[in-house]
Amino acid sequence: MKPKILVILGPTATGKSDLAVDLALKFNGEIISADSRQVYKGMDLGTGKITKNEMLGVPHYMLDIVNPKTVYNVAKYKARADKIIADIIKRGKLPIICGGTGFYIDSVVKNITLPDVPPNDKLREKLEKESIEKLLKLLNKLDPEISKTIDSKNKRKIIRAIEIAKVLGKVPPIKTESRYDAIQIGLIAPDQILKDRIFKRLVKRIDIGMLKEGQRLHKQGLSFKRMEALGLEYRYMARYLSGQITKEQMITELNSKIWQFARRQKTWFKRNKQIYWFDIIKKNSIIKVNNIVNKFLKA
RNA sequence: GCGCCGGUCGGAUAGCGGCUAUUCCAGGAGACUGUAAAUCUCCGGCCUCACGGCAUCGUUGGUUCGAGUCCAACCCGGCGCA
Repeated sequence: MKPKILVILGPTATGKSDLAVDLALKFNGEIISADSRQVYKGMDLGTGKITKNEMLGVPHYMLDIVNPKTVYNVAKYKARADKIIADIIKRGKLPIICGGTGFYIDSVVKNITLPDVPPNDKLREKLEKESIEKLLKLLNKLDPEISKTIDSKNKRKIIRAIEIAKVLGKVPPIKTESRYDAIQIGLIAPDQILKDRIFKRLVKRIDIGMLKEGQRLHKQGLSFKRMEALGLEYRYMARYLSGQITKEQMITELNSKIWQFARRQKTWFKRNKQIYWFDIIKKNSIIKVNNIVNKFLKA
């Protein structure tokens, strides 16, 4: 019998964090964040990180675990999350994974076995300078199989494949043998509502000092280049703070980028047919969620 | 009123008279094996899809074998002079 875990997921701005706390209180749970940006210390307002007060005493994990200068990744996430989950289960509590980073969630929930090859920054830097054609040829020599199926336009993925093949001889097929019995709850809202929530939230974030946070991070040594790579609010704050764009531009462009991001999240989650979806504007959704979780835990 | 400049897909933009009118952004669909808020792909006038066909570059007319590209008039916008 696999241990039971609860997963709260969905696109940004649907209120996942609050629901997770709510369910944690009801079902004696502890929360593991699944957000690729909230792992970074000091990135709070821009990521919409839950505050101490909002946690209502429920333990949260995978928040603030690394300096934003350090690049975190799925493999690190999965390894650490698995340990935390094991510990929570051992203590007889319910692990609740909550977040919007589909890849991170799946790595844990589906137990994706990632090839044991850590990033090789020097190699990446070297390969980055080569043309796609050259890289494809190189990959084809190393692993003809994968070179047929790989996204031949995506340099980053080709480089990673080369990186793996250089060490393992080839890119191993993916293994997904789930070790948990997971119930996945998805929060969603109609597009127009979601867009509206995203915009209002952005305005509010700026209101409560998001730009100061960006400034502070930069002062503490976080380069604009790194901020650019962190995406969304940090990317656009970097552009604004370095004088490339106006504040107005930042707001309108960032707003549509966040919406595009939400759409990509929806696309990712759409393939997962095991998710129980709940529309956050429907009044009875919360009750339904409670019922379904209750039933799941008793079964 | 005169002069100059300009009117090309939602916005911005390219287009020595000659094959399928360009690129960027916004918009839509999708991919995702250690950067995943990243990275990448496709779509975008109409004919219900494909094949194929028909359009289209402010308007009208003209020159030309052929016009977004040249000419004329008109309409609209900007600037300058009055």
